[in-house]
Amino acid sequence: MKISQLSAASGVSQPTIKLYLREGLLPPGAKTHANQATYSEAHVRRLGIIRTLTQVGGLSVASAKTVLDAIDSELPLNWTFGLAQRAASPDVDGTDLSDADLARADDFLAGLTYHDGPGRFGVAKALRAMADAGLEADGAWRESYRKAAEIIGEADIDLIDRREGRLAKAETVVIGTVLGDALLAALRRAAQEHFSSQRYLSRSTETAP
Amino acid sequence: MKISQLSAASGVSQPTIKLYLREGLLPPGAKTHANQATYSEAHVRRLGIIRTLTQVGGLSVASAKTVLDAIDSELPLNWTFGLAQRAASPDVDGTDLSDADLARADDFLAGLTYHDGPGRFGVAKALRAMADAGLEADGAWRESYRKAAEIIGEADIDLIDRREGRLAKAETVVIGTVLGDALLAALRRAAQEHFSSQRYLSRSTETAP
DNA sequence: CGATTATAGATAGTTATAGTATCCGTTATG
DNA sequence: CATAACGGATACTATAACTATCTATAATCG
Repeated sequence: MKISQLSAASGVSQPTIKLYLREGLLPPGAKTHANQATYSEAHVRRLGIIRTLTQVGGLSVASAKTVLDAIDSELPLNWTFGLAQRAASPDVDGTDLSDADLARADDFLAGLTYHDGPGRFGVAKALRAMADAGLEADGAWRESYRKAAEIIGEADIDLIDRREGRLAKAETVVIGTVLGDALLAALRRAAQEHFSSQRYLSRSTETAP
Repeated sequence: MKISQLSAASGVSQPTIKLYLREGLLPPGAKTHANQATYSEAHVRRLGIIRTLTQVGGLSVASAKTVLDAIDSELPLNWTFGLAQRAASPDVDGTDLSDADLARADDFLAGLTYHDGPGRFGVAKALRAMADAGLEADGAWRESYRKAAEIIGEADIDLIDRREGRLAKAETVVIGTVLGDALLAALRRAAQEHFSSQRYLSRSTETAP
């Protein structure tokens, strides 16, 4: 398969494929001459994953490279998990978080074990932003969110558990982390629409201007 | 309050404030002369919301303007809801979705009422991306996700219900939509970490390279 | 066989976004 | 009254993700 066929098969433009080759997201084709190479089905599949991560998951090309490298590597699964979480999260450092911010997050997370990382810091940042915006969420709302997160987190781990082999598990971790966020956000919108229309007896998302 | 004080009070640089004024995200100050104006606490608060939407919610300046306009307008609440959902979601059009894609989403959403929009289309896109990536999620996982989404969606509507007045409700819709996504993603990470470490008896997010 | 087309790889250009810097004439302030 | 700050316009910078062009070589087809 030459690059033109790879482009046709994947739906990714030729210059963009060259970009991914340059950046190391896509492994080079098998060289047949100094300036000829052939690509395989694996390249088509890889391009699909790259597009999924960047288009659906919203990852930057650099972030996508990080998690793809993690899949390919022989890193332990928990490292892959951490890398995927970090790549799929915005700035993850906790340097601008006060003790009060962290305490609020830890209170929310009570009952869960956690460590420093995207989870704890992300919760702290989101809660601080809510407080700053004057949206003090009440206990019932918080309890619902924590309950939902527990259901999902356990389901995610179960799904990974059921995969056979490190590569399949690693791919599930990466794809699941990135796409799970997108799916969850979309499901949330649908559920909001459902309960909103159920309660107000009017369509919640009429065509907006 | 002059612009220098507004900058100090909000932590947003003076040129950036001018940018937001130019783009119409921030209303102009009260003019005292042709080239003098004073700003109020409302401007500080507004800047906080702008930064929340752009920094935490990842919205573009243009998208942030859209939802801020929706808060200010007298649009019905369900329109505001739709606008916030659209602004916080990537491309929401369903033009590239096949009937099979939509059928898969509708199957997932069984039991919920929904319409065309970010929810249905987003679910369809995420599920298609998962299928493309070879991640076929089993029924247990799907059931968990739907259950979690129902819990959250209902909690969101409850929270909005408890607010008094259209403005407060509208602000809750917008902030809640944008920050809820971020909070939920972070909670998911924390929960994954919890169940992962519980199950494997090892830390799930050791410091990654 | 030879003309045309395609290829790999390098380099340069494009577009969009978000923010920054510099002017300007005017106004506040010490 | 002198200096600093102001509002507003314009121009600049940085980054990211592509896209286009170029060159020499290789494949392809009549």
